[in-house]
Parts: sequence; C-alpha cells; structure tokens
Amino acid sequence: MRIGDLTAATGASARSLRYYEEQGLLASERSPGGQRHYPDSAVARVTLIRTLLAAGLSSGTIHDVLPCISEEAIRTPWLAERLRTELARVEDQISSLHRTRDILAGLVEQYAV
Amino acid sequence: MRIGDLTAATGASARSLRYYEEQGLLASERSPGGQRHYPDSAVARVTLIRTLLAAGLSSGTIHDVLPCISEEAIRTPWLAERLRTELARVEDQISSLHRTRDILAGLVEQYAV
DNA sequence: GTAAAACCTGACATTGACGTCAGGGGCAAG
DNA sequence: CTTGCCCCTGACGTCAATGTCAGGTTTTAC
Repeated sequence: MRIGDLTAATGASARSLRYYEEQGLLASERSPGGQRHYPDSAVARVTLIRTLLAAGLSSGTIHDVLPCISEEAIRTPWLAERLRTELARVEDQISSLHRTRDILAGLVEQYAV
Repeated sequence: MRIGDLTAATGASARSLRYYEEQGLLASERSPGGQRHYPDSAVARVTLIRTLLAAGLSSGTIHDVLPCISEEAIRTPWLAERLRTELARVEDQISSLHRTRDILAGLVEQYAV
C-alpha cells in the first residue's frame, strides 16, 4: 500500500508517517520512482505507535522499545530496565489521572443536582 | 508568602507561577514595591493546577473549570457540559493508558523470564 | 500522451508550558 | 547605606509532533 492508503487506514497524516519513518519507528520500501510502499502490517504498527504516543511515550522511547515488540530483538538488561521505568511512569500517570477524574466527576455531580 | 516560598512549597518554578497568574489561574496581591504575595491557600491551589495540567487539561480549560472549585461560582449549563466533556476525555485517556500499560507489562514479563 | 491525482524533499511555522537571560528595582541585616 | 538576596518585567529560546507551503517528480486514468 502507498502512503495515502495508510493515512486512510490509520488516520495518521502523511506528514506524521514520514516523521515516524524519520524517527526510525516505521519502515518502508520504495518504488523505482522513490515512492513509499508499505506492507499490510504497517497498519497495526502505526496504530501501536499512536497508542504509545498518546500515552506520552516520546518517539525516542518508542524507538528503543518498539523493535522488541515486532521483531524478536536484543534482550539487554538495559532494555528491561528501560521498560520498567516506562511502565512505572505510565502507572504514575494513571493514578494521577484517576485523581483528576475524581475531581471532575465530583464537580459534574454537583452540577447534576 | 512570597513567590520563593511558594516555589519551595509546591515545586513549581517561579516562571510557572507567574505563567499561571498570567493565564488567570492564580491570584496574588502585591507589596507596595510590586512583589507578589500569596495566601497559604495558594499552595493547595497550585498543587491542584499541576495535577490538572499533568492530566492533560490545558491552562484554558483549567481557567474555565477552576473557579467553580475554589469559589462557589457560576453554575451555567455550559460549564456543566464542559466538565462532562473533559471528564470523558480523561476517561478515554485512562483507557488508552491501560492499554499501554498492558503492552509494557507484557514486555517486562517477557524479559523477566 | 496528457492531465489529474498522488507523491517526493526541504524548510519554515505552530502550539503550550515552560527555561533562561538581561537589565533593573525591593528589602532585611549589618 | 550598602551589600546580598530575592523579586520584577519583557523578550527570546526550547522541545516534540505536526501543519503547511513551495517547487518538482511519479503514477494513474483516459
């Protein structure tokens, strides 16, 4: 599939897809004319990238962590540590969001009276 | 208390506190010489602001929503709707983070073997 | 073969919550 | 009264993901 198809399938803009590639998150092959060509698996890949981005992981972090998701990759203890760090960060963020939700929910309830 | 005390008490930089004030999130009185002076309640206020910012609310949104937390404020249906919108957004974000956590936790588990 | 649609690279613009620096005052202690 | 520290405003810098525009090439459809 070409880049337009991938934007349609994922909702990510062409600009974003090129950016993901530039950051080493997404691979593409090129047609003789230089146009990007993606395998079908790219749809899932992009979706995953966007999920992680939405969770606040930086593209750099995703770059470090993603290869070991798709390819069976380098299992260094450094990477394991990195994963644990990110996991802790995400869990902190979840607790913080729970507090915020409670604050907002409390307000909404007040206004429902 | 002066701005330095408030930074010490909250962890927010002086720059941030001035920014919050500029955005209408935080009030201060001024000494004759023009220096900011805060009541003790400002500590809780700043903490709350930071919690909401960390949850991804913009300063504009917080500005719309905060008054009704501290002061007993204008209960317009518009505000109620706004609160519900933000609540929904935060809950979406929580689900998204749960997915991310599961992805990361799965990876961490793999590496624990 | 030609027009239209899709794509390319490269570069500058944007947004939000700050950092940081410059140049200048306020204020308590000695 | 001056020294040293805290504070002021204003303005420009930053960072990350993305928008956007320009100018040119490739692919598709007829």
